Amino acid sequence: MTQSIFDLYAAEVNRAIDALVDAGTIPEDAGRRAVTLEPPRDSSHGDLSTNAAMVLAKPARSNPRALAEALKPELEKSAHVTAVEIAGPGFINLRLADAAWIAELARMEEAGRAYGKASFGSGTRVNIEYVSANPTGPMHMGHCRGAVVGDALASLLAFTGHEVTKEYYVNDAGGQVDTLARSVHLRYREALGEIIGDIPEGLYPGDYLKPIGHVLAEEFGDRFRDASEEDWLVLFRQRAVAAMLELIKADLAFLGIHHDLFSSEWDLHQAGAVERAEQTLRSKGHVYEGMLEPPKGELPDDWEPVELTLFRASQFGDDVDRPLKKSDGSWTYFGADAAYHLQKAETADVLIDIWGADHAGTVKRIKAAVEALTEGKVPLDIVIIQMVRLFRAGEPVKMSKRSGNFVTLAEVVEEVGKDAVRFMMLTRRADAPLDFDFAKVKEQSKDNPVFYVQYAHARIQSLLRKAGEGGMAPAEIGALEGQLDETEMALLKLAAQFPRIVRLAAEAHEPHRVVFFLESLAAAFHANYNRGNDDPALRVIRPDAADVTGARLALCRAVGTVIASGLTLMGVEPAADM
RNA sequence: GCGCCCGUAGCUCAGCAGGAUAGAGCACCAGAUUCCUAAUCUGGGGGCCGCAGGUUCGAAUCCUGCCGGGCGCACCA
Repeated sequence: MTQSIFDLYAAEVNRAIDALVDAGTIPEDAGRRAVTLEPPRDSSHGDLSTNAAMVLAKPARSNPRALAEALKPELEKSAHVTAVEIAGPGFINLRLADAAWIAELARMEEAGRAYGKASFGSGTRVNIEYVSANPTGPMHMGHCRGAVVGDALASLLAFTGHEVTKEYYVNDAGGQVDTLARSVHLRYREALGEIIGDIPEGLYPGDYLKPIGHVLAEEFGDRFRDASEEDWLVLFRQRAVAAMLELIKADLAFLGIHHDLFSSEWDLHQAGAVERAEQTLRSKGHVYEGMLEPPKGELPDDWEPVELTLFRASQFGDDVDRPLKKSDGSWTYFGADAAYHLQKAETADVLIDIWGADHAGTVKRIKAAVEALTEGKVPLDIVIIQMVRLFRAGEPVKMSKRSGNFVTLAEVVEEVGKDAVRFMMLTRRADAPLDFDFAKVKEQSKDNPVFYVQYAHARIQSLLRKAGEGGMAPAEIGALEGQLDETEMALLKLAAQFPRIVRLAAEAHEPHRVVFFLESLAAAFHANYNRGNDDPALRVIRPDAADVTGARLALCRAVGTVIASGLTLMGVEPAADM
């Protein structure tokens, strides 16, 4: 686990603060959590910037600029610090000698793909649940984005040392899987030779149920053809769910996604886990039998007051209390889901759910349940995924679930490729809607971010190959100093931010930050490369100047490694050539 | 009616657990191009960060209210 340059100088800032604490200038108990060390937005302000003086001025009963003056001599003692400047309201800006950045380049080379890997998550068990599509058919594009975001986030968390469990919740206990079983029974009769005609309203019409119908017909003959539903429903449901799960797993594998654990809602009920969860809540006084107020606004026509078993969700931040049981005594989806979260919380320190925006309305209740069940000990973060709108050359793709005319995930992956799909899904914040245009994603141009980043990586590989053919190679670290100009140093400094970005993205549960970073790194690389078009002396490979070429190759190789590493974290394979 | 999310350049969006003159791409305008992969490049204009208050040394960022858009609203999953 290498310390990045930001970690090293954050430690230096801390050391400087310690010195002032020893001198009595700053009280010992002054909180340092708000102290940051970042690259300033404007690079003319220096290499690193800290707000320490501004944050600590109040506890030190001083003013920011005076405190900055006191910190300055301490910071000047740090290695490779060439200037300490106090600016604006009290920022302390550090300038570092190139040697400090060359040392960071050495760490990049040494770490390779492991550059940016961190250990701050070690000892923390994270359970991340994503996809969890109902097992009633193949995956469609509506599921895709959450699958990719969840998977990329899981990788980020693992990369930063967390102990990650990737989980899929199989909703195999509700009405939808009964509908699935009935739909399959129809296909079973069809396989036995019956003419079934149009699929009745309310059943699943898709052809994907035909194979399972055939399998059942072969196995059971006409045994269940005219039997009453209770004879076959459970059996058919089990078989159908298992078959659908295989379909879904194959789709996910197509996207490069593999869960560690598939948890069944049905099993949860069978094991009595829901009763146990209810008992737990009841023992803490959070359950009562009561009536809910009618919903405000338009009243559903079938509304009538009934007594239900309710969880006091409103005491944990929800708007109203929520039923654990229906009026017929069976569990609600929420009741089972609460039990499911308790089950997850028993083997995890942090829970993450990735949900579609259509479930945003149920966030509060499940957070309330987790807080009540774990007594606030296990935090739950729910990442909401907004809609993906599909376009073909600017025209929206019409989808209608009823007719079964939805765009499947497999179709899209087949058309544009796994890597492009994954990358595109991460080019926006999760909670902002995303437009996905097939034409754009396949376009081989700078307008296409997937292409742009991949091209940077491929171009670097090409440079290294080409140089190798000419007998040139990246220079040793010791030979680098003084060989890189300001633009190249800026590229190095940008690449050096990767560990920070990884950390921020992992902590905020926002994998898209890595993608934005990769785009800017690719842009900086391309711009640097393009300078060679105007001035041949600035080309990476200069047959007449081995020292400069070696240094530039070393820089390019490091940038390439960072891009490859970032892409890999996102589940995208870096292209060696294009 | 209530809740959640969103409102940043003409368009699509970033903005790092409040920080220094608010950024990128597209589009637009003006130039460049026998090139290490030109499946282009360089430069430029363009913004009361929805509105109004509040907290703070400091707010696009936090709080409140309003306006506008999306989604969801008894025991469905």
